[in-house]
Amino acid sequence: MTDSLSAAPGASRPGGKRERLIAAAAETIYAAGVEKTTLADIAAAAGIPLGNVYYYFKTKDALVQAVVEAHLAEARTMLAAVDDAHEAPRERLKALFSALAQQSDLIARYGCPHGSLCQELGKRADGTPAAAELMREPVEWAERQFAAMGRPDARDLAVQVIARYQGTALLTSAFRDPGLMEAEARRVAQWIDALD
Amino acid sequence: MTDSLSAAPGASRPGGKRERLIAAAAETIYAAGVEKTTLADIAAAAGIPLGNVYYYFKTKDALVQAVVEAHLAEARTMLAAVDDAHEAPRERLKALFSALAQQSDLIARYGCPHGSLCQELGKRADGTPAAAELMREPVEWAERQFAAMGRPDARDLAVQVIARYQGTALLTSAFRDPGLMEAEARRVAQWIDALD
DNA sequence: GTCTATAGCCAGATAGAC
DNA sequence: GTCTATCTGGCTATAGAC
Repeated sequence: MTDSLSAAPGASRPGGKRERLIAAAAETIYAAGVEKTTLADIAAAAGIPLGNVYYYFKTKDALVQAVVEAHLAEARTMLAAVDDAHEAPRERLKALFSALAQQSDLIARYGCPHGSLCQELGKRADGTPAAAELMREPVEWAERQFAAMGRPDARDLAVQVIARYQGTALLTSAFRDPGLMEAEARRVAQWIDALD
Repeated sequence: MTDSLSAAPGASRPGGKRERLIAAAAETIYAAGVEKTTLADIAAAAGIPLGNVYYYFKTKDALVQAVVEAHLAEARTMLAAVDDAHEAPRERLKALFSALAQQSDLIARYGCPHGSLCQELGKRADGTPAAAELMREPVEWAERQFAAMGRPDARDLAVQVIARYQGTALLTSAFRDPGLMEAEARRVAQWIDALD
């Protein structure tokens, strides 16, 4: 039995072992991919014995799911921060791309973490709907910005801008060249300013 | 010993077992990913006993490498066919995108096979240089077309056009919506016509 | 809640008969 | 060249002491 201050396995206290496991899993999976990452790798990165992982997650898939949800939560936080920092949708869109481009060195090594997860989990038979959310939510956020700019084709523009980022991330990673992402961020900023 | 008409393991005769293995591996890996695909899966898909695979490929990695090279060879054939079919670089670029968009249903299910391979193999420590070629060669081909159009920024435009395709392929797959790729092909055609 | 030990399975790879 | 049988190691997952 656990007292009322202890976290149940499903709960998430910052700094708790569950949180540490998810963070270690996110990093390891980002660097090596879902299938190549073993629970032993994750446990070692988190400084937790292998057997203890199963107290927090019944299966590897459950941990992967938690990683996807952690990425989603982080993405929402970032989009909300951009919303708070800027009023004008144009500035918001540029701020998002600027923030993403600041990760260009990491992207050059491992690609976009959300794109990697979508690619790998998208091949599963079940579809793993949570991974698709990693794309859907940014697209819908961008759609709201373009709509606020009065664009009737807001949805198409939103898909285009996220696709540009994802495609550039893939080439940035394939060529190990962070400059590609930085150049694209500048072009997207110009493109957004030129709209209308 | 083998007589002079039999293929050595390294050679590639169309319809030979080595070719069948590579084709089966390419399909299975496209659908399930490199790490999740087992040699038993590939052998079964090719109708070849598992143990016999090792006569043609010393390791799984060697077979994966052969799959990447088969994709590269196919890509070169396709680009050469586009070169033959059209003289004008503008028409060539549109023809390439049109051909890619015709795969939209497959892409909606499994993404772009080249993009998938780059993403997965790009995480390896060695870099797996052959996978990056799957991006480099189309970019260089597109660069030649833009240069032939007299564009001084041919390289940037080439990176952009391939990135647009790859990013759209990712979203097409995440949303399981072939329409995204078809819409993008139309936009790229307009964009190319509007250049200069 | 935590950790050690290990079960059970399945993958890549090999041996060797044919 | 082909194929069956099998080795070996590593992975997910569990059992059970503490």
